[in-house]
Amino acid sequence: MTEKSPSLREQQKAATRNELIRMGLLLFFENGFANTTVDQIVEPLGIAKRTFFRYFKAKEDLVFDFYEDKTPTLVRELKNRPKDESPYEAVCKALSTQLDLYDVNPDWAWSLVCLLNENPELMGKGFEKRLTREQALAAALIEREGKNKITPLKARIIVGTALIAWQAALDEWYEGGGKSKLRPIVKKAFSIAGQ
Amino acid sequence: MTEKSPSLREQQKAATRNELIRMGLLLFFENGFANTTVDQIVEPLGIAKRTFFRYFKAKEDLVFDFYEDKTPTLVRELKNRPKDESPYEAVCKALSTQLDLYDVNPDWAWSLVCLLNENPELMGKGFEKRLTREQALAAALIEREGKNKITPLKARIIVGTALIAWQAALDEWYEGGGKSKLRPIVKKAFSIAGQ
DNA sequence: GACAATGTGTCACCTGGTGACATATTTAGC
DNA sequence: GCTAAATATGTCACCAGGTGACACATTGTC
Repeated sequence: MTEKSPSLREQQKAATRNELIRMGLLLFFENGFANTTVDQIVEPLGIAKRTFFRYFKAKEDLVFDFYEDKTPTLVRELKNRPKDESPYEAVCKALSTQLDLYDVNPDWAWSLVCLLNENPELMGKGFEKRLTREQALAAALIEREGKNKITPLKARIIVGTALIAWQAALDEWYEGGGKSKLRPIVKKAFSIAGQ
Repeated sequence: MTEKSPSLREQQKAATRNELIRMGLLLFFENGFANTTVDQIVEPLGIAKRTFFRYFKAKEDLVFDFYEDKTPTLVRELKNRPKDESPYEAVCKALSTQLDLYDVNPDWAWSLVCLLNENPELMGKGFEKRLTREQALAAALIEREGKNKITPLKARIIVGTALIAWQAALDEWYEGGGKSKLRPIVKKAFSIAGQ
């Protein structure tokens, strides 16, 4: 397919963005979210505070960059699911794709989960992002099933249920101190939520 | 039963709290949440900004006072449900109690729903509060069913599913401009979510 | 190489939120 | 009813997140 050649500007912007995220998460993990100021993130990188807020609308958004990033992938995944899967099944299977990311660098994932669970403010923002994902997935589901085969209400509930199961699984994982494997917990949660 | 005689102090505090909430919501409805400063709320009442933040940890909390307020009631309601109802049914029935509030002063309810839907920041905080409610209800459900009859994971998922249905119903209501009746939408949503 | 477009830094400023301390008010003991 | 402890409020100084405006620098285009 058409390989995009990212212009120099794009490359530099992506690099700066990554630097900010790396440094930000590093400091958040080390000192906590509330105890880390934007200035502390920005200063060692030689970047202006103002610039930070051109990349991220809010301090919290830095944490959820990866999350928002993956919603389009998830939507595509859902649309590509075999037609014979039930709506709920398809959504669950699509979501399960994300588990690979947890497998690849589990300690990073764990740190992130801890960060969220220990900072209610972040949780709030996280839910906000989840809402966007929920809506995107619901729209995709409607498209997949056909507009007159599933109501918006039903689509939202199916997607919402799957996401709740996911969330519950993550919490269970967190409660257990991350000792257990996430994948089977998620599987079980999906199964329970599916009745 | 024992009628509590609220001390003078308690009365005054309650009065101040109500004043703040009334004025706050009034201004939020009129000018929007972001466009209303705490000073604007506080000034016409002759109250210091500092005092505002003694009543509410954050500006957003003023909006959710009513919400947090009713969680204990909800928990009690759930515990009092007849034993022959299924867990999910019991949670739904308990939640449905809240519908009376929407019937009593529908325009106030409508304004509030609009406020939430039009301010993502508020949504975020709202989800945060919902999490607390979710946990409280899950705990109550476990207590109701017996600790060895239902796992925490399952309890959370059941409660979460019901709350998702509720949320989806509210959204549907909002999308429809509030023309339709909320109660039947919620009923339908509960039914769909129950499979 | 010149000009437009876009990104970055600097600065001033607003607003949410908090700690510290003084002052006023309620409560409780007598 | 007076006094002393307890608690609520006001004032003030200050921090940190976030934004608008403007100048400067860098990249893209012809």
